Amino acid sequence: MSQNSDMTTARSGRVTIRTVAEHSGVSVAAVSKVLRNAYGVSAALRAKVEASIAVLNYRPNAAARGMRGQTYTIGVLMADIKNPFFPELIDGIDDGLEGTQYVPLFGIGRGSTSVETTIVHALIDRQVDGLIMIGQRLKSEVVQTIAREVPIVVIGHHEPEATTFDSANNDDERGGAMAAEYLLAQGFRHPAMVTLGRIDLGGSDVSQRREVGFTRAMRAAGFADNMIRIAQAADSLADVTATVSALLESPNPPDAIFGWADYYALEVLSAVRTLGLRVPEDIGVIGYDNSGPCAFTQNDLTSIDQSGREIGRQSVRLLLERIAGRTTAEHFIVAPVVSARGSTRRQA
Amino acid sequence: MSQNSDMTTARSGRVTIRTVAEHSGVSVAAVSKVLRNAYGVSAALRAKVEASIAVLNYRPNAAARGMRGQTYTIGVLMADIKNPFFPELIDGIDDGLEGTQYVPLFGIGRGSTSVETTIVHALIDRQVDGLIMIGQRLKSEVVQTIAREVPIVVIGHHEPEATTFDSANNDDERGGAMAAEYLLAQGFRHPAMVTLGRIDLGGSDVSQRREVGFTRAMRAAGFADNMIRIAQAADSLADVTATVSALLESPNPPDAIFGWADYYALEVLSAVRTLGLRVPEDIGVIGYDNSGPCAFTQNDLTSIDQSGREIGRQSVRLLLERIAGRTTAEHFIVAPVVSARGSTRRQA
DNA sequence: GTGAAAGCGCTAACAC
DNA sequence: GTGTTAGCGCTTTCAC
Repeated sequence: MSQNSDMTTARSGRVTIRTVAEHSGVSVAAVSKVLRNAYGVSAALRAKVEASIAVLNYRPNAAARGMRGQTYTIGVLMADIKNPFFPELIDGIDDGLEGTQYVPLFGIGRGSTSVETTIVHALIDRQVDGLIMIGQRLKSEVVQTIAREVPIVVIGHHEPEATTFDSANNDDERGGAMAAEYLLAQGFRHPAMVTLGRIDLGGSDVSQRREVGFTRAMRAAGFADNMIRIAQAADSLADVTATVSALLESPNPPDAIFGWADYYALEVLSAVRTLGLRVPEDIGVIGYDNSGPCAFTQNDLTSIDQSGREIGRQSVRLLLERIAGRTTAEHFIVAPVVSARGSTRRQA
Repeated sequence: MSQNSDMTTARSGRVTIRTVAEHSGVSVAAVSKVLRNAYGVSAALRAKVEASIAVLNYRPNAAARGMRGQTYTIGVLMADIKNPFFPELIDGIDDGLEGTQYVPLFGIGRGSTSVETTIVHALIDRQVDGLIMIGQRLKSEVVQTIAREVPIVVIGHHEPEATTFDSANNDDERGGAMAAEYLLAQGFRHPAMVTLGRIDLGGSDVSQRREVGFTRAMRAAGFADNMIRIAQAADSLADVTATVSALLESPNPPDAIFGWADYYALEVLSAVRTLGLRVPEDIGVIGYDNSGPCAFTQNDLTSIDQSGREIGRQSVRLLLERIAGRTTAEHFIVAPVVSARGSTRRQA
C-alpha cells in the first residue's frame, strides 16, 4: 500500500542497526563494532556511523543484544525499599557505573526469601550481565547456585571463603564491638542489643556478626555472659516495639539499647519515647549504618557508619571485573566508625 | 569430546523451549502456546508440556520473548528512592501484579530530568511492556513522546486532558486546601506553606496543585493574598532547613508550617527543633502523604493521607488495560483524608 | 489441534 | 578494515 521508499524503517517505526547501516552506507557488522567499541574500525568509518546514530537518534535494542552478547544491564536485588541505608549504597553503585554503558535495574524484595528468589530469576531471565544483591536473606547454597548462572556480588552477606562470588561489606563484628565499647565509654552500665530473630543463615548473616562483636566487647569489659542481654525481634517494626517494651519493663532494665540497624533503631527510639522515657537521659540509643534520618534533630541518633557509598562503589568495581572475566574471589571490607550524636550523650 | 546424547541441552547449559519440546515430544510452537495460554491446545498436550516444564525447571528467556512478543516486564521509574511515600505505592503495584506473569523492574532517578529520561530510554530499550512513572519531573511534551513508544501510567502528575496515557493520583488541590483548613480549625492563625521551588512544569505539578488548594482555602478563610505565605525551597533537605529558618526568623513568623510532602515535612520538624522551638506548642507542622515515619513518636506528624497503596493498585490496573489494547484515557483520582497526630495538637 | 518455518535486532565468526 | 552470514530463543503466521 504505502509508497515509502525506505523499507527498513517503514517496517516498524523503530530505527534499527540496519537503518543506521544503510544511512551511513556501511554494513550492519560495522555499526555493531562501533557500538561495542570493538577492534578493527577506522576513525573515518566510526565518525560516519556515529553521525548517523546521532541523526537517526538510534538506540540499540538491549533485548536483541542480549540474545548474542551482553545487555549492558546490571541487576540489583534490593531486599527492602524502606531501609534508609540502602539509598547510600545505590549512590555508590551509580558512582561506579558512571561513564560505562551499564544501566542498573532494580528488583525490590519484601522480606521473603521466595520473593527474593523470584526476583533473581526474573533478572537472570532478562539476561542481566551481572547481579548485585543487597541485604538478601538467601542461604549460602542458593547464592552459590545463582553464582553459577551469572556473576554476582553480595552486600550485607559475609562469606569470606566463597570463591564463586565476591562481596563488599564493612567489618560487622568490629562494628558490633564498637557499639558496646562506645556505650560503656559514655558511662552506660547495662547496654542491651536488639537484633534480628529469624531462621539461621549461618555466619554469613550481618546481624549475627554484630551480635558476636557486641558480646565479645561486653565480655572484654568484664560482663558475665548472663549479664549480656541480646533480645531478638522479628523483621517487623511492630515486633521491635514489643521487644523494647518487654526489655524496659523487665526487672533489671537496660540503660541503653543498641538497635542492630538504623531502620530498627529509629523504631527503638519511638518505642522508648512512647513509654515516656527520655533519650539519652533515661535510655541511650545507638544504631548502625549512619543513614540519612539519623541527622534529623528529632532522631539525633548515634550510629555506626559503614561507608555505604564506598561499599556500593566497590561492589560495582568487583562486578565489572567479574564480568570482564576474573574468576578468583575478592571480598572487600571497610572499617566502621562511630558517628556520635545526642542519643548517647551523657553529661555525667 | 562429550558423549552427551541430548545435543540441544548440551549446546549451552540452559534449558530452552526446544529442550522442553523434545522432552515432551511436541513441537516448539506447541510449547510456546502453552506458555502464553494461547488458544488451541488440548488439555492432554498442555498437561504433557507443563509436566516437562516442571521436570526440566524451565524458565523462558524474557529477552528472547521480547523480540517477537512481550517481555512480561513492567518498568517503573521511581524519581527518588528516599521519599518515604513511594514504598506504599510499590506495595500497591505488587498487589496489582499479583497473580499475573508480569514482573516489575525499577529504575531509580536522582532528581534530574536527564537521568529520568535516560532511565526511561533504558527501560524501553529493554522492551518493557509498559511503564509506570512515579513522581517524575518530565515536561508534558516529553511524557507524550514516551507514550507513543510504550503504554504508560503516571503517578504524581496531573494531566486530566491527556488522551495518550493514564494517570493515578489523589486530589492534590483538595488535599492542599484540607491542610490549611485543618490547621485553622486547630486554632493556628498564621500557617505558612513550604513548597517546591523549581522550573515550571505547568499545572501537572503536584506541589503546585497543593499550593493552589492551600491558597484557595486561606482566601476562603478571609486571608488577604499578601497574608498568605508560600515559601519555596529547592529539592534538597538543606534548602528546606534554610527556608524554614528564614521563615521563622522573619518579622511576623508563622505559627504553623505545611510541608508539601512528608519527605520535606520531616526536615521541617528537624529545622524547627534545631531552632529550639517546640512542636506543636510554638509551631504546628503538617505534612502530606501519611507515610511510615509519621507514626514514629519522635515525629508524630499529622499528614494528609492520599491512599498510596490504592493508587499503586489502580496504576497497575490502568497499565494492564492499556497493554491489553485500551486506547482511550482514564485518570483515576482518590480523595485525600487528614491523618491527625501530635504535631498539630492545640490544647487551647 | 498441531507443527514447520520465517524472522525479531542484534553479535561474532569468518571471508575477503 | 570491512562485509556476509549464521544463529541466539522465542512468537506467529500458515499449512495440514
